[in-house]
Amino acid sequence: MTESAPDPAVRAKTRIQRENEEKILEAALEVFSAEGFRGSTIDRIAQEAGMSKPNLLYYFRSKEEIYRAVLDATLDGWLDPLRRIDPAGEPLDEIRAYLRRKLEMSRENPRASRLFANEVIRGAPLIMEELTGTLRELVEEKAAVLEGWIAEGRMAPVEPRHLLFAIWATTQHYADFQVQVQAVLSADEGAAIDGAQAFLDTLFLRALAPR
Amino acid sequence: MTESAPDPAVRAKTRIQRENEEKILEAALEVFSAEGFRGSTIDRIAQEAGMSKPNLLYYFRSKEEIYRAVLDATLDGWLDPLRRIDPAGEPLDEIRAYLRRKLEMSRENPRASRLFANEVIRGAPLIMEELTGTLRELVEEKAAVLEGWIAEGRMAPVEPRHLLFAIWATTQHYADFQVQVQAVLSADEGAAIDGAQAFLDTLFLRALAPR
DNA sequence: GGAATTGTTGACCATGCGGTCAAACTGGCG
DNA sequence: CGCCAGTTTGACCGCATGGTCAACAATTCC
Repeated sequence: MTESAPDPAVRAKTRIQRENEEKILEAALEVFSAEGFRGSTIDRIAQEAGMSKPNLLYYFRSKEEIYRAVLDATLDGWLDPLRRIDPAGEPLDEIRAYLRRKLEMSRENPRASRLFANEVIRGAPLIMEELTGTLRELVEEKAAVLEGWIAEGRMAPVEPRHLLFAIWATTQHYADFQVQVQAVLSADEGAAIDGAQAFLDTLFLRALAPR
Repeated sequence: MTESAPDPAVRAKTRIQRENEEKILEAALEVFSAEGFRGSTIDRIAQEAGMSKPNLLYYFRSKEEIYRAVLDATLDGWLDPLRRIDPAGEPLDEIRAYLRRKLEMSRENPRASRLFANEVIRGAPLIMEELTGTLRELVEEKAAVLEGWIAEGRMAPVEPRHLLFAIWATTQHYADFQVQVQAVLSADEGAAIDGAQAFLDTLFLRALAPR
């Protein structure tokens, strides 16, 4: 009650709070990305985080609250590569760089990719707002940039939204369908993504180069 | 016991058996594709199939048996478009036709695509054998065909396995990530796939045309 | 019709799971 | 130390879920 300075409803987080919340989010990403929301259990996440179930529920009030937290914590990072497409850059260089960033995400954080894949396949019950809001607006913004480049004759004329879909699909494929890729090639994930980078550069840059 | 002709352990299926098994597989595809294995319940599938849970379990002995059955029933159809790539055909025509067939599958049977996506994201616990067996061999066979075409200078030199990944990823994207596609465009699925067809034709055919 | 086979289901069981709670323990600070 | 907010957990509750079973209903075949 007797808070001196700021918002009395929000107390500063203790060291233990910060540490445990981080442990929980890490564990939740591991479990939710592999099992999906309904397939995951609080017990499993607690075990992964090295604490008891009631203790985990001391930090997050419900399974859905954990899920939302880990989705939110991951969403920004997912959108970032797209945000960084620079209207002032050289079109094909920007697209190549975007491919790199997305592939790098598939290599470094495949769990984040699978987390979203799971959520979206289910019909995106919890992130529909972000899809029709933030994502849609960002896509429109970048689509306009691409259309500008096309109008200037600096890249081949294609529907920019479908181009973005194709980039998402091809890059995230190496995270979401990792076991399939590895079953077909017999390479580890790193090697597969190296091959992917060479291939996708060729595919997109040849197709998008102005005539 | 007293079977006259063939395998005494396998009796011919009755009309009711055939009808009900079909109803169950249809319902199971609906539910498993939307919820994944762990997220689905037998009760839900039984309800969708219009019968009681014990009745459903009279035809399939466990949840996993239903799941395997629906996976098997869908797998062949999933592989078929790839099988139909004709070594005697014109390379770019064959690839265009393959794209068409895969996109058509995303339009006509998105549930099958999502069923596999769910399974593979989870690490393909039940179809790993098919991935490293049937699929891998089929990919090797078709990769050899593509490499032959490349050696003959009839299409651009690219790693054929990654080309197949890219085709799978881009076409199945419209089924697996349907809600995202619809959130970003504001078109219905049919219209989105029409746009996809035009775009993917351009993307792959421009990239793969021999210089 | 009637027997045998096939099909159907309400009731039930055991387990798993999300979530609660009271009681105990701990860390930081005067 | 001694206090107290903050932290931890064993035990528990209620409900959902996979699966069983015995009894009942419908078909099939003579």
